[in-house]
Amino acid sequence: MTPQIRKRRSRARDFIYRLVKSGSLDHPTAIDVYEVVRKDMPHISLGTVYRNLKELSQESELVKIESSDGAVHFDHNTTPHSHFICRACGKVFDAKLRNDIISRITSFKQQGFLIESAELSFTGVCPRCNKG
Amino acid sequence: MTPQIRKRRSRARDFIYRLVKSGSLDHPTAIDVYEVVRKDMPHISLGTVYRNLKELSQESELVKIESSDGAVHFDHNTTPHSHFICRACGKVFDAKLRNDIISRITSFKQQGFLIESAELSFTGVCPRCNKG
DNA sequence: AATCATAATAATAACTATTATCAATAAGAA
DNA sequence: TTCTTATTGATAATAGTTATTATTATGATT
Repeated sequence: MTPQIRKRRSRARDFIYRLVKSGSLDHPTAIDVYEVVRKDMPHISLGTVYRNLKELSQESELVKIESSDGAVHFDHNTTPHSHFICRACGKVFDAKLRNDIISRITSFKQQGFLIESAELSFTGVCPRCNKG
Repeated sequence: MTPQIRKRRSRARDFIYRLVKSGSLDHPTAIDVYEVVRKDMPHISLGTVYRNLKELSQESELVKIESSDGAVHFDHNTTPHSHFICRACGKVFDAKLRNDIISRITSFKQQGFLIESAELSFTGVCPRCNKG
């Protein structure tokens, strides 16, 4: 018979998935997720959070955001969009991705590049931090 | 009298600056730079390389590239352009930045965001790796 | 040229984010 | 319920980077 290849849905994995997918955490890092998850699952290991976030982004359920603050952030929104990262408060803002970027991607493809992800990030100071 | 605020140009700093600015290293990491510099300055410390690369990018002499391979890369080309990062070989490719992106930046500015840098990166597999 | 103040360095420790290890646990098929 | 093995918790290890500090060297001043 066919071997079992389906991924098991463990309690921890399910919790992490639903938590991040809910969008309540606003571009969280692994630590951010860990801090929230452990309120309901005090026994959970940080490694488990890292592993599941990694796997979920590899399965395209989440998007990895490389920010310049040294930590990886995750985005529940997997539709194409860009980010603005404030270097003062570290907050990640969303911005819509317009069609002109899509045409750029087409150009890359024609040159033989296999594009798997695209990330457009702006860094600077957000309006709130710019006031203070 | 006025205190001395001018940055001293040390031998190491000068060497690192000129090496990276020459463009011969193709988006090097701190380790890449270290390996080359130590051929001429065997006594140089890795920390010195990190510190100078960091300072040079803070002074906008170099551009920091956050790649998904875990290491920070540096670009001697400070003019606006985007990158394609191969997840198979890690190589960073350059691509021109077109005017449509510039208009996006203008839009951000009108909302009160102070943009200091922009990074557009594509990740996937480059033509050479895609063949093998 | 000698002196001086201090920026920059070398060597290394410390730190942070992340991944690997592995025995124990638990998901879910049989 | 039993069984197989994916997943976990706990922890060690790793990688990249930053901090520490005594020492060195830059370059201004004498």
